[in-house]
Amino acid sequence: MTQGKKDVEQITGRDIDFAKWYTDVVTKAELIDYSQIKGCVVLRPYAYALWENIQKILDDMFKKTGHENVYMPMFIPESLLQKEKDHVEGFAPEVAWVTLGGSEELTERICVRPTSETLFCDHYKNIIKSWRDLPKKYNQWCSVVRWEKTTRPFLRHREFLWQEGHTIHATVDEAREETHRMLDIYADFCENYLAMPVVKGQKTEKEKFAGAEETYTIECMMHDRKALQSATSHYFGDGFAKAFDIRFTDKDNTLKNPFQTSWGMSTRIIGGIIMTHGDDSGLKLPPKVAPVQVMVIPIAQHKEGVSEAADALLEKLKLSGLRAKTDVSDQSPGWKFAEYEMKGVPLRLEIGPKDIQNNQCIAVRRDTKEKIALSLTDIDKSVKELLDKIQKNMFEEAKANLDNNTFVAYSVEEMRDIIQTKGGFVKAMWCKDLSCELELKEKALVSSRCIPFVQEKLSDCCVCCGKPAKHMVVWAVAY
RNA sequence: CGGGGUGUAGCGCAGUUGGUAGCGCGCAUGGUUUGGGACCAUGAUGCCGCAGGUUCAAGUCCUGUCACUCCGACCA
Repeated sequence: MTQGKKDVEQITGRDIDFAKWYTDVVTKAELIDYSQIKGCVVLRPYAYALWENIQKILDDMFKKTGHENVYMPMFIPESLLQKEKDHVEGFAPEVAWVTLGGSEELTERICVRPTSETLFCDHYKNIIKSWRDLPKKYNQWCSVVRWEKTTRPFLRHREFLWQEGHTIHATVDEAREETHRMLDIYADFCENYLAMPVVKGQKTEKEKFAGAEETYTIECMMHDRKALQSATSHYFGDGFAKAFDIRFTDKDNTLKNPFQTSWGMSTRIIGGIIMTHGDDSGLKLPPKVAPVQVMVIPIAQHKEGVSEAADALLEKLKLSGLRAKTDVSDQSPGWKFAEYEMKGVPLRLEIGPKDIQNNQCIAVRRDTKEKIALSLTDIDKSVKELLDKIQKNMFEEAKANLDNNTFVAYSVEEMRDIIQTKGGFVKAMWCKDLSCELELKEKALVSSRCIPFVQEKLSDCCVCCGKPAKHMVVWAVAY
């Protein structure tokens, strides 16, 4: 099949040009279509199904931890946005404004939400009077708009889908606990559902969210060894509450400002899935979120009994709760093999005349391309086992990439060399001064990704200035 | 917002010194095929990104503009 490669070869090799490979996969796997507006894309059924799976799992996790969904308006009056100083300054450069209603000039500009802190605050101010009204643990699924200058599918859109949790609590401890609980949920989700190992930690002052007291993050390593911030969780203290004048009467009959958190994960994570697991054949989706977990391919489907056997197999899989599909189009089997590999379907089952005779089918793993003959008896059970293996293997592979490409540096030069020759995450000690963070950005071309919760004392001195170090920080080139 | 690249059929591209648009894939119809991107026949599809200009004549030359894309700066 040498001449049969034409379409496959339209994907740029992953290690030849990673950026090109990425955009090839994103379009060829039918995830998105570009739209007329820069940075706004059409999420096609396959991408949206993936997002829905992500949504279902996360939403369930949120509900189990006592959160309720709400929906806030997509418009924010300028005066409301401006109430918290750091917050506006952080977002102002990328806010999209509405200035006209029909042909009438508006008396006040209206901002299209880049995030909804201000809306939640304004609402909380109205509904919270007493300690009995607390906590409120709200979440919303919505889209937000940030007028980015450069955009890339999933990684940086001008409009993107996400969820933003916003909670408000009577005490510091409770709010802090919430902040960490949600980070743990994201980490659990990434590792156990998306097969993406994470580094958990705190953002530096420079990298934290505009208006937050503390920002926590999970950082993932992509196949090209760059970092992707996959979700964040923020502790706001009472800063927003004070700016928005949210007060409640506590048990001791005094007026107090409550404490808030927010946390979010976006469709950006889909970019993360692609860049963590994909290979030269295209996408590779983790079984737990793959829109189609098993693709049944009939071989010589016009022959006696083949399509019936394929249908029966499909039904059996569906009945056992698997997301399975079959492709009965008149494309050649080889075309179908390549097509569903491109789309990252975790497992393919081939069933043809020979298999039917032997009461079996041929399973082909997307992760290893390994072919295994499976008995049709108990096929649902063996498929589930295989999917579990694939899920685990994908995590292990990603973990190996993370571990094998995490390095230690004791000087700026060493860090720069590692970044330039190998890429990856570099652990190094830091004195906590912004000037050193900026210098590392300038000289080693990295940004601080996080101060990991799991600290190691690599040395006593800051990698940059040599003064006493306060933390070990993970540095990397980031998306 | 700075630097590079690209805009011609759905996609990928060709189009010479300016002369009125082509190839491959895909698509449609019919037939033969089917265990790694099958084949034959027939057919449809274009405001050459957009706006000006030069010219008897512009896909081609000039000016402007817009979009996409990559690399930086900024951000999820």
